[in-house]
Amino acid sequence: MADLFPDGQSDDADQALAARLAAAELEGRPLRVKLGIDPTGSDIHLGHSILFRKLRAFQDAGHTAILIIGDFTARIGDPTGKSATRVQLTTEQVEANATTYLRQLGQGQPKEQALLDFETPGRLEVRRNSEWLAGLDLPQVIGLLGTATVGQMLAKDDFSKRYGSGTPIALHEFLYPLLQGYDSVAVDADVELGGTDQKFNVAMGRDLQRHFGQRTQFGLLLPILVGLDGVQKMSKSLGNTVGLEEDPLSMYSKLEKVGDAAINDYLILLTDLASEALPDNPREKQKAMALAVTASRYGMEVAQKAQVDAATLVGGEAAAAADVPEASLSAVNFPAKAFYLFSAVGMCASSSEARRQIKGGAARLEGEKITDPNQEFSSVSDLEGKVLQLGKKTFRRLVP
RNA sequence: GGGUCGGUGCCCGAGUGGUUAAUGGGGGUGGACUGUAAAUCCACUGGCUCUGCCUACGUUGGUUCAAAUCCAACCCGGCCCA
Repeated sequence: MADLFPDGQSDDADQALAARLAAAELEGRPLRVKLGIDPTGSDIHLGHSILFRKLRAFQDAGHTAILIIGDFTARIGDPTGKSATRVQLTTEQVEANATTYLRQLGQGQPKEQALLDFETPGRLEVRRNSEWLAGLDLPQVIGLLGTATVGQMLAKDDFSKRYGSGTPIALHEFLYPLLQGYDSVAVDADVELGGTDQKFNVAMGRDLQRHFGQRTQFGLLLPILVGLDGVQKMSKSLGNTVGLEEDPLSMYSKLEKVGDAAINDYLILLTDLASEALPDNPREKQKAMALAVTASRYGMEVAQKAQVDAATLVGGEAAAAADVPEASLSAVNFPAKAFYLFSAVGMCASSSEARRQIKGGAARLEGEKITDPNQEFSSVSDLEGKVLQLGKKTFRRLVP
């Protein structure tokens, strides 16, 4: 049971859950563990995976995971942590995102490889909350709204900040916590998993369950993973994520440079390694962490290869070592000046940017620095098969 | 609906008639350096096959030799009042 908890959970939380487990055992049934995800993006990243790892632990302990696809609530958007009203998504976008999520969670894969156990009967229910939310009529909605006050809503940090700073809050956003809470009623949840930032919403679930005469769920709040910047929460919109679907090399290289201060969090939240077992040298520790996390997704063998590749890449031998992506010259009109070439081949966003890069000394052809943006190439045969380089990381082999 | 303040480049945010894509910060990219694609320092950061030419300060018109800056209408938002 202890393994259901990350470090840092207090004892009484432990006991409350223990009591819940005992009660369920007495009734001879598994716990219903709710985890809601809003299919608002298309990629699951490591920050999410903490929750899924925990949910999986419950599954493996014999309980039932209730994965709620917030197909209805996604159309409102969770105001949590948002400084602005979220754009509402269409049904089609939401459905497409949901499909991608399920695939990334391992639908259709054997449970040994998947993040969640989709195989064992009784261990997983996938529900869409439109199932019960889309059918609510106005009297029911008014009933829900009646269970909370404006004061309570404004006490929520995100709302109060926005209100205080004069950022608009649309009325329907107040509905979000209520609807998410109602999900708990609809699926009769014993436990709800969420990040610590979900405290308000999870608590709302408890209030509503009480309102509807159910026993209240236990909220298991897990720490939020800091992003690659080591400061803010890992979140797609901040661009500090590591995606679950990223290739091993990119995953490893990103993790390898996580700030020293965040390494222990990553180890505790994403791996089963004990931090004492690791080298003291921070650089070595980073590498060990990156290796372990990559391995937990792709297996040790692949992770080790990524580690080696990453080292080679940084060594600057990329052009020779790894496979250089190709770039077609078909869109280039000859004669072509150097700056135009970089933009036409797609290595620079614009020809003006290409000029700047060349002036900044970033451009090379076959390892030789290009200094004049106006240097001219008269035909395809001048460039065919050669490697064009921008900075240390971007290489393209030119093909006709 | 009334009053009032505001809408500036990827983001935040200066600028309130007159060189110049428009101060500063963040982010991003590049360079140097290094235990790392870290930290630090430096440079660049609208577009265009570019010694010049275009397009930009909510939208559309107007005043002016000249507007992000003045005027009008409209759209969007904050606050106060109803």
